[in-house]
Amino acid sequence: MTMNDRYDPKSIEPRWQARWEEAGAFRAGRRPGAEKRYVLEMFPYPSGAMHMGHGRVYTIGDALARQLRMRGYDVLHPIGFDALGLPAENAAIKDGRHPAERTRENIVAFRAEMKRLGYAFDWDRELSTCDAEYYRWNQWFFLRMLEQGIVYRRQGKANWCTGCQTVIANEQVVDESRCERCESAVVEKVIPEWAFRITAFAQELLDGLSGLAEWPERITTMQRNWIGRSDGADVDFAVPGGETIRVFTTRVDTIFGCTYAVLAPEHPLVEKVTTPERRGEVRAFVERMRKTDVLERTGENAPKEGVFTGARAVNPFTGAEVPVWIANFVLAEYGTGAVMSVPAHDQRDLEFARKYGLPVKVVIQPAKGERIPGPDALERASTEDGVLDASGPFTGLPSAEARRKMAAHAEERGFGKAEVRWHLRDWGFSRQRYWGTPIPVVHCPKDGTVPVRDEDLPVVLPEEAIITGTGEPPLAKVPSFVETSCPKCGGPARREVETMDTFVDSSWYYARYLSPRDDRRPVDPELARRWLPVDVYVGGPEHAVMHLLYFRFWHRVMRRLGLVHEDEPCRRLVTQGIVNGPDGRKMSKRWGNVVTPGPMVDRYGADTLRLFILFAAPPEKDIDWSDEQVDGLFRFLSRVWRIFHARQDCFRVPEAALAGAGGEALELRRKTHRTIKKVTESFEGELKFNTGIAALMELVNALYQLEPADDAARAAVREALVAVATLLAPFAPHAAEELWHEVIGPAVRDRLLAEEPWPGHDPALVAADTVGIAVQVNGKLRGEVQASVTAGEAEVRALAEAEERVRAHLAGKTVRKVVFVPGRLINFVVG
RNA sequence: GGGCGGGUGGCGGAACUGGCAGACGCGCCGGACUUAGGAUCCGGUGCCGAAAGGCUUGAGGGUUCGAGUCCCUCCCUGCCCACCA
Repeated sequence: MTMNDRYDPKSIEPRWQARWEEAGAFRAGRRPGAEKRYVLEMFPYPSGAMHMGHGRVYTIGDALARQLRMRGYDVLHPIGFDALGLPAENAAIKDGRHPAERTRENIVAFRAEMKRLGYAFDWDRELSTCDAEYYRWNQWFFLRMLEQGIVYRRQGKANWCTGCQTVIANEQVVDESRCERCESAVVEKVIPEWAFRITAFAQELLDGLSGLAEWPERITTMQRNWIGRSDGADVDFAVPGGETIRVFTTRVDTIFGCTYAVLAPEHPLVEKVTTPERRGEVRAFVERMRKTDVLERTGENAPKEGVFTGARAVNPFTGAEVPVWIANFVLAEYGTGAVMSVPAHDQRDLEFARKYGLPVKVVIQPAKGERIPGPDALERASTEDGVLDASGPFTGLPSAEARRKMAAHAEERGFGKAEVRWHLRDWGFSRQRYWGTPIPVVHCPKDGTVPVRDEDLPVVLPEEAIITGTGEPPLAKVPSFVETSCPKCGGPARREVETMDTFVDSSWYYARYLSPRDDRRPVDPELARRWLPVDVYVGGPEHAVMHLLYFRFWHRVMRRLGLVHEDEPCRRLVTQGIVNGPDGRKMSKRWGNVVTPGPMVDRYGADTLRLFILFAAPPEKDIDWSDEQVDGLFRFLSRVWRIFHARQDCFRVPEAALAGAGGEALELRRKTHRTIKKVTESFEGELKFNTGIAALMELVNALYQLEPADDAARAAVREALVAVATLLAPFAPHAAEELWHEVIGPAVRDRLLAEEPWPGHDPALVAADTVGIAVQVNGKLRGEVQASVTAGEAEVRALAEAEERVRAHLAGKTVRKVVFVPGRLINFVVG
């Protein structure tokens, strides 16, 4: 027996962790008749030790998973490791150790930490993406997607990270052309690469967002913007020499106001249209643009500049000739790389026109109100929709209608049509690095690029690779890997030496957890039917447009392959805030404000740490680490501990005694049932574990205020204590389990609190019969009266008027009006 | 520039569809118990004021019997996107 009255987490936590494991308490699939719930946290990248951010994600997810299990669901709550990727390889280059070795060590450390924190994971399903039994299925997917045309090889302008010495995805380029991972400069480089045709799914991915009602709106908005559908029209402007400049515009309704056209400096027609006398200047400009950093050149703060090509293009709507310029602000990659400029109705065009003295022509007037001033008086472009003016046959039409009619007109005449453009680009996933999934193709001198046969998977990463971080890809330097035979002709061939982007690994791991050891297929459709989609997915909002878009894409691919059935991989997304240092700044070695879970568990125990994380703020908010607050949570658990032991005798009174509870004992019962309701609600809707825990604290405070004098009171105390232990179980599972068994007694000794049913509240006890009703005079609080919840206005008014303080404020005044809100307040309006 | 959040005591944060602002915790003050307390228990704690009372949710206006909550104007701040035609 551990009946000492000091709360000592060190002695109890490992014991319960062992008990849960022995019992297999958190294995999914043990309640086949029950409804399922799949709770998933983003798996960690085991690059170093576990940090507080990990502690937060898994604590939030764990509370959810544990509570759902207690509510009777068959819960799947798996964990694994996102183990392949550049950081591990970079670290390996630095200290000369093999990434596999290093990663394995980190995984061991991570696993130990997670177990010490008592997370209710189904460890039987643990997976690591660096195992060939996992990444072989990346290769399998690659082959299927190649067959379907979703994977293709392209000669592309790629983002080349000068630090990682590899191509990275668009999404991995962050501010000022920096690599999202290593923060080195990113430059453009033209190389052949493999890409996923994610753009073919753009519409589906966009449409799917509207069904994601339980995702934070800001995440769906970010995805919507990233996918970036824009509806417009392509229009061909003829230039001398039989060429046409095709422009893309979302405002074809303004085309009668087009006074010039602009090409991107890289546009293929630049050389052709430039007149001989302008050639020198144009070439110099193009050359200068090429040398300027992309972001520097196209950033919004960059001043607009350009040069005239000497050419004139014909606006097919008006037949008028407009000058053709090239300018830094037109992007070659977007639309057609050429724009028509309407300075009166586009701010950029206006700025450019003013700078170079180009004409401005107003062609849209507001549907109502004042007309737009003449072109010379225009200070800002008028970008609103309106009614067309000076637009030939389209004059008088509202913008929206004009756009439709004008696009149709263009199509009829064969010089354009309605068109949709996307911001989303295909996902280039080739990486010239070692620590990733080998791309399963061989290059045969005779047959070209040939896919590896399914039965030859996996193409295993060779252990003996030499990783230097420079020169050609590491795999190219391993002859035993490179030299192979062609699956088609049998002749000598070379293996592809590129590996896949790590985001491939994390795009479908949630489905692999269903059958992590299945060696016949990546995902079992039967199990997918049972367990998918993920019900709650917890992770950081920084994945809004990378992982969270990729995995939606991959899910759709898997559905095409018949592996899964639902449209979307996950129903509900919870994005958690950052854990900052005690000084409110982001935890960083630089500030010396890093706090890691390990030492905190040593000092306070896992339960205190978990409670702190959940109590500090709602999950989505950032929190600051606070040693004092942590002390407070430890103190709370100690108080719980002491009151359980101080009230042990309450566990011996007969159950029936509860019925006799009155007075203080009845008040306690009410409090208990209200607490059950409140804590239960903290798991629903917006997660508000902080207020749930606050409610538990209130109940514990109430227990300290009551010295039970009879069996009825003791029974009420017991009821409250049982509730405290049960409600605490998702948050502080070890302490809860210990109190449940050791104090509550032998009746429950061979059961686990983790598997007990979640308590329900008695509505009759939750509803109060008398309440305090606020009394206001002219909206100011002047007193409070006790009355039955059902008391009517007359009764409450009489009580209120009897209050001295209220009387003082009513004295000598006429009551003009009385506002009565039953059960809440009464307000005398006097004058 | 655009989108989405935020601004509430000394601090973290509560407050359902407009209805007693400041739950709970931290910190602080006091008391009890103690050889001792940085343990524990009890009490207090938005601000001004001796009190009565007044004031108070970033600033200013409005609607309302009543506004942290709704409307308008503005300020500050976090995140994301950013010359996307």
